Amino acid sequence: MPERPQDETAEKPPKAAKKAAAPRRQARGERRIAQLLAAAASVFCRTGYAAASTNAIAREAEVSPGTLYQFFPNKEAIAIELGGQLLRRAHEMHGQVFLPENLDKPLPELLDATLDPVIAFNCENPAFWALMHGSGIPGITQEHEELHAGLLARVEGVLRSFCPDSAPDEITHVSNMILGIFKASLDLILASEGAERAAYIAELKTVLLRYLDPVITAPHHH
Amino acid sequence: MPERPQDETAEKPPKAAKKAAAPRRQARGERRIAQLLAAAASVFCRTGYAAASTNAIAREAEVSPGTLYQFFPNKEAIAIELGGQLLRRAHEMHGQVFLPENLDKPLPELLDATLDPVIAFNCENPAFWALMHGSGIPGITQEHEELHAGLLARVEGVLRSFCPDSAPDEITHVSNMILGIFKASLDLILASEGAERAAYIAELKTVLLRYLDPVITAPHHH
Amino acid sequence: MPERPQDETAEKPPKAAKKAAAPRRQARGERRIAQLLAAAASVFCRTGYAAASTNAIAREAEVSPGTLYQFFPNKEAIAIELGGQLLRRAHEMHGQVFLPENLDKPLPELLDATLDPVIAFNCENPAFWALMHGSGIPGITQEHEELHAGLLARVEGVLRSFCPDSAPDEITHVSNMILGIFKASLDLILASEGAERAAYIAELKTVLLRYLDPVITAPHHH
Amino acid sequence: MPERPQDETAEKPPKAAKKAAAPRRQARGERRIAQLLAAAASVFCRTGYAAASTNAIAREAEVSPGTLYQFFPNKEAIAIELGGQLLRRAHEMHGQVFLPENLDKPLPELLDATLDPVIAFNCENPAFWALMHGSGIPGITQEHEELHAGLLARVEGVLRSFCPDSAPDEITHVSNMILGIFKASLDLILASEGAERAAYIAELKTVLLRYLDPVITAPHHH
DNA sequence: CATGAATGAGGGTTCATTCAT
DNA sequence: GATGAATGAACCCTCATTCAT
Repeated sequence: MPERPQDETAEKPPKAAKKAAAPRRQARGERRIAQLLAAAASVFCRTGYAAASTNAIAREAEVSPGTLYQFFPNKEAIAIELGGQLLRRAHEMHGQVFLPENLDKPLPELLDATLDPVIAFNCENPAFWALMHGSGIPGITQEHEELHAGLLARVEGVLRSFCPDSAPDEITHVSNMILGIFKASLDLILASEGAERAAYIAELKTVLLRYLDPVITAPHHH
Repeated sequence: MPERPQDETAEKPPKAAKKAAAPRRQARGERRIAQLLAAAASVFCRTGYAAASTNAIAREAEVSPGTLYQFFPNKEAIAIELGGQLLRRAHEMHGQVFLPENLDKPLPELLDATLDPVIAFNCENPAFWALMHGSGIPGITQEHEELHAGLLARVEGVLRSFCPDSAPDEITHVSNMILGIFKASLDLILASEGAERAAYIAELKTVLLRYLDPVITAPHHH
Repeated sequence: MPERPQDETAEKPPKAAKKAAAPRRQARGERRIAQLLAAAASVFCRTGYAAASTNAIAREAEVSPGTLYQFFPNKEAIAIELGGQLLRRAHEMHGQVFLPENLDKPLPELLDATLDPVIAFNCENPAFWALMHGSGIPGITQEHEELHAGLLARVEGVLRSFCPDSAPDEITHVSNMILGIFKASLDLILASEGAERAAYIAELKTVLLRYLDPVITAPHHH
Repeated sequence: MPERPQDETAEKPPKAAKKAAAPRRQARGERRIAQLLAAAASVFCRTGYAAASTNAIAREAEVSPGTLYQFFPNKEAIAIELGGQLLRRAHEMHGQVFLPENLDKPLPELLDATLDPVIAFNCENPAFWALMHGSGIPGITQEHEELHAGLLARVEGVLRSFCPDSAPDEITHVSNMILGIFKASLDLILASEGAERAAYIAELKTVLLRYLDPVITAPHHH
C-alpha cells in the first residue's frame, strides 16, 4: 500500500478511521490508485522507469500531477508499489508452476508446463519486466535479485531431481544459463507479437530442449 | 527531436574522407573525435547511455561542451559512432571473426573461432556492452537499433551460408536467439572470473552447439 | 490575491453575531474555529507563519482541508483572526492592562502593571510572538500589519494621554520604539530563564523607564 | 567564491587554467556573478529568503534560470555567498568603528561614532539584515550567531572599560540589551526613509543615551 | 457542514543544445 | 576551431484552494 505523503513529520494520524465509514470515498481512492498504477505500468513499458515522467503518468491516468502525489509520495514509490504487486502475483504464479507432478513428465511437457504460464504472465504484465530490468531503484533491484534467487533455487531443485549425480556447481551454472536464456528470449517475445511471438516461444523451447536433453538421459524420478 | 545543425550534404562530421588535403587540420579533428569517443565510452560504462550527460562526456574529454557539438550533432550521434567503431574494431582486431575461412570449419571450431575473440573483446571494451543494453524495452533509441542491426546482419550472414535453404524469417529468428543467448551468457561471464568464467564460456558454447547442430546438417559451403 | 468566496456582506465568518438564533449550529462552528485557531497557533509556533501549510493546520486540528476553508477564506485570514483574538485576550485576561486606572500611576508602577502581564502572556502564548515576526522585512503580509497596528494604537493611546501636547508623528515614533524595544527584550526574556530572565525583565523596565521619564514630566491625566 | 555545479562527482578539474589566459571570459563570469548576487540581494530584501524564488532572482538579473545555476549550485549557495561577502565587509567596517580613540569621547560622541557607520552600512546593504535575520540556512544562521557573538564581545569590551566595577553578568545583560535595542531600531530605520528615518536614528541614540548615561557616571578611561 | 480527492500554477533544478567571443 | 556562458523546455514535487459526494 502506498503511503500518503504528508507535510511534515506525521504528527497526527488522520483520524484512525473509526469504523468502516465512508466506503464511497475510499473506493474512489482505491480506484485512483489502480488507475495510476495502470498508467504507470503503461508508461514504464513504453519508456522505461528512468525516462518516465510523473506528468506523463498523470496524463495517462487523466488526472493532474497533484493528484498523483496525493497517493504516492514520489516517483519511486509508484514503481515500488507496482513492482511489489506484480512480484506478489508472480510468486503466486510460480507456486503453481513448479509442482511435483510436473517432474514426472518428459522434458517437452515439462517445458510447456513451466514456461507457458510464466511467459503468459510476462506478456500480460510487460511492466513487470521493464521494472525488474532497469529501474535502478535499490528497493526494486533488491526485490529483483530476490526474485532471481528464488527462481534460481527452484530451477536448481528441478535440475537436481533430474540429475542427482551432478556437482552442485554444475547445477548452478546450468540453472543460471537456463534463466539467462529465458530472459533473453523474453525480450524477443515481448518485442514481437502474433506469429512471430509464437515463433520465438517455440525457439526458446527448442533451445532449452536441445540444451537439456543430453543432461537428462537416465530415467528420472523425485 | 533535435535538429541537425550543419550542412545537409554531410550528415556525419569529418569521419569520412580518409585522406585528402589539409592533413594537419584533419589530424587534429580525428584526435578530438577519438578523445571524445573514449570519454563517451568511459561515461557510458559508468552510467549507461541514458544517464550520461553530454557535459559529463565533454568534461571527461577535457574539452568544452561547445567543442563536442562541433563534431557530433547530438548525443545520439556519439553513441552511434562509438558503437560503429567498436563494431568495426571487433571485426578488424580479432582475426576477422566473421571471415570466410571460418565458415569451412566444423561447428565446434567455428564457435571457438567466433566466440573467443568476441568475448575477449567485450571483456576489454565494456562500453560495447553498455551500448547494447536497453533492448527488449520498446523505448529503444536509434543507436541501439543500428548497433543491433549491424551485429544481427553478420550473424544472419553466417547462418545463411550454413543453411541456404532456410526461410529468411527463420534465419532472423535463430540469429536473434543466438544474439540473445550470447548477451545473456556475457552477463554471466562478465560477472564471474577464473574457473567460473571459463565454465560459463564452455556452457555458452555447449548451448549454441546443441542448438545449432541439428540446424547445420548438410555439408555446407559459402 | 485569493478571492473571498462567501457572500459579500459578511466578510468574516460566524465570529460576530454573539447570540442569535440557532445556537446549536453556532456552538459547533465556534468550537471548530477554536479548534482550528489552536491548531494554527501550534503550527505557527513550530514553523513560523510562512512555512505553515494549511494542510498541516487542518491535520493538526484533525479536520479536513475543506473544513478549514469553510471557516476561513484563506491562510492569511487564519493568522489575522488568531492575532486579533490573542490581542483581545491579552487585553481581557490580564487585569485590563491598558485601562484608565493604570494611567494615573507613576511611571514605574505603570510599567510594572503593563509589562508584567504582557510578558507573562507572551510566555504562555508563544504563537503571539511567532505572528509578530517578519517585521522589518518589507515583504510583510497583511496579518502582520493588522496585528502590529492594533498594538501600536494602544501604546499610542497611552502615550497620548501622558503627553497630550506632543506631535502625532513623535507619538508614533516613540511608540514604535517602545514596541521595538519590547520585542527585542522579549527575545532575550524568552531565551533565558530563572534569575537571568528576571534580570532581563528588570533591564527592560530600566530601559523604558529611563527612555520615557523625560518624556512624561508634566503631571498627567487622561 | 561560489562553486560550479557539476554533473557527477568532479572527476576532472576543468583544465587547471594554465595561465592567466582568457581574461575576457572570466571577466564576463565575474560580472554575471556580481549581477546575480545584486539581484539576489534585491529579491531577498523584498521578499525574504524563503519566499525568494530562483526564477525571480534570474529575472531580476535578466538572465535565464539555467544561467543562475551555472554559477551557483542551488538557492542556498547564493544566500551563503552573499551573506559571506556582506559579512566580510561588515567585519572590516566594525574594525574601523570600535577604536580605542573613541573610548575617550563622551557618550554622545561615542554613540555617534559607533552607530552612524553601522547604520549606514545596513542602509546601503539591506540584504545583510534580511539574510542574517530570517534565512533559516544553518550556515548563515551560524554566521549570524558568530557575528552576534563578535559584536557582543566588542560591546562588552567597551562597557567594561566604562564601568570596570560591574559584575560580568551585568555587563553581558546590558550589552545584550544594547544590541537588541539596536536591532529593533534598525528594523524601523530600514523600513522608513528621509526625515522619518532620521527621526528613528535620533530616537535610537536617545534611548541608548538615557539608558547608558546613569551607568557611566565616573570619569572613565581605559 | 464534513470529507478528502482534485486541481494547477509555481518552485527548485537539470541538461541538451546554441551563441558570442 | 575552441571556449564557456546562455538558453529554455522539462522534470519532480508542493500547496493554497476548490469541488463532488
